Amino acid sequence: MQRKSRKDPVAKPGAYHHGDLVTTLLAATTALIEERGVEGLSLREVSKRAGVSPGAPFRHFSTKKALLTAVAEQAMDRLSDALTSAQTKLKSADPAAIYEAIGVGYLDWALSNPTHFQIISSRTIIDFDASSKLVDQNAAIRDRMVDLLLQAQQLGQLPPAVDLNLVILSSRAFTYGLARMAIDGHLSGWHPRETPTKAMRGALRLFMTQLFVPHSR
Amino acid sequence: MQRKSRKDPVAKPGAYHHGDLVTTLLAATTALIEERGVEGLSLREVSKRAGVSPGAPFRHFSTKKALLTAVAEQAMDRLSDALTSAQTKLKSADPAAIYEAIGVGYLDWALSNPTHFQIISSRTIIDFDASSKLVDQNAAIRDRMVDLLLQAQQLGQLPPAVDLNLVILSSRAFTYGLARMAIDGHLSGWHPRETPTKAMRGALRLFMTQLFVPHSR
DNA sequence: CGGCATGTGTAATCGCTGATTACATTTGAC
DNA sequence: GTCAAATGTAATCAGCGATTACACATGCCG
Repeated sequence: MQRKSRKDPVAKPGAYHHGDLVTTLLAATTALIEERGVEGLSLREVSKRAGVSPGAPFRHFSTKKALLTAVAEQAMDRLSDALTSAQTKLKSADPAAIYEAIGVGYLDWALSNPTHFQIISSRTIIDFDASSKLVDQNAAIRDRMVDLLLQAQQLGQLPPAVDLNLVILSSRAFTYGLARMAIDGHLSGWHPRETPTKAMRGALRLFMTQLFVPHSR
Repeated sequence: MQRKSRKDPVAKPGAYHHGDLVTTLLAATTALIEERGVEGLSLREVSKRAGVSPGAPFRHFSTKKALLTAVAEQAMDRLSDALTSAQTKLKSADPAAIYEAIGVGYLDWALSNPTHFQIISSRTIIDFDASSKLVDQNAAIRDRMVDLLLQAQQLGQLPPAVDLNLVILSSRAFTYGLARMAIDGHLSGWHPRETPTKAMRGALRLFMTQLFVPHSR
């Protein structure tokens, strides 16, 4: 019965009951999964941290998966920003260089935001296909990569006979694999005595030099 | 109270109470995760399928994670077998060819046994480091790859200045990335109109030709 | 100003889960 | 044949996601 004091609203004054529960919930969720991982996340803990009852989140997210999908959308935004930032920070119009810079940016972001990376990559803990934002933004990233490859091809930076679809898939598999290895904890076993970032950048560099015009011819 | 008929033991006769609960549990677990995925697996369902009470599994596996780790050990055995089989089936002593064959075998196995692959790759749903079998067998696979690369290097099949540790890491990241993309459902988005197996083999082939001696020099 | 539909949070509850405990039964070694 | 150890059962616990009925605040209508 007994409700908590109505006289001093804890959160933003002059707002709804709570203030802005949606924002608070997303923040609380992000914080909790960064503390204890996605597996151990419970809606009740999120509610407690947000200072509301366990049933409150369901007013805004019909299911736990929906909440996590919303978090994934935020994460995808940040990833997109990180990639464009990596591209613009590199002041160059060389497609191959940009291609690599984006790869490095992708890996850096994944390592800096492991749980977010894990969430947007998963198709079981979120409802990826139900979010047009996630789908579209993912496709947009791919389109950017294809565009860069086309430019590189026109500049003769790629072997002429190469299948662009295979190159795209290879690049994606490579970066995705590196990121997942790091996040899944496989890296130390497969590249001893080297910091993850250095190992990953080295591998990426090797991949790029192998992929793009082999010195001459 | 009332127990089930003792007069006709369902399982193997002339054995313990149940027969061999451990084996039965492992089989039931494998079957259930193949039907409904790892996320939705519950010990109670496993128990029900095995025909025992919900508490019974805890006599043999102190925790759910322990049970799944045991399943992972079985899976790792099968993966190792698949890799050696892929190697022996290819009647060739060419290190580069063997290297690729193992890669193909790895991808084939992952696609044929997605949930098993998922389990042995995870460090959250199983206790990988607690199982010396998993750790050792994983290291053994890596050692085999290193050995092949050393042979290839001696035969001049690799660029002489290349860092072998980076090559190993790259190869692993590449195959792991491909397998995970397929299993995580990313493949269709990154290589439209192509069956997963064909796309993955094509990408792997591209990777190998780029990695090993570029035609000449 | 007063009433009231709507939006928002609470409380209680459901069925399920992993895990623990006390107890019953079977087994095999002595 | 006896008995400690091994194995399975039953009952129970706390915690989970989700649903429902209810309490309250808000802002719009007149």
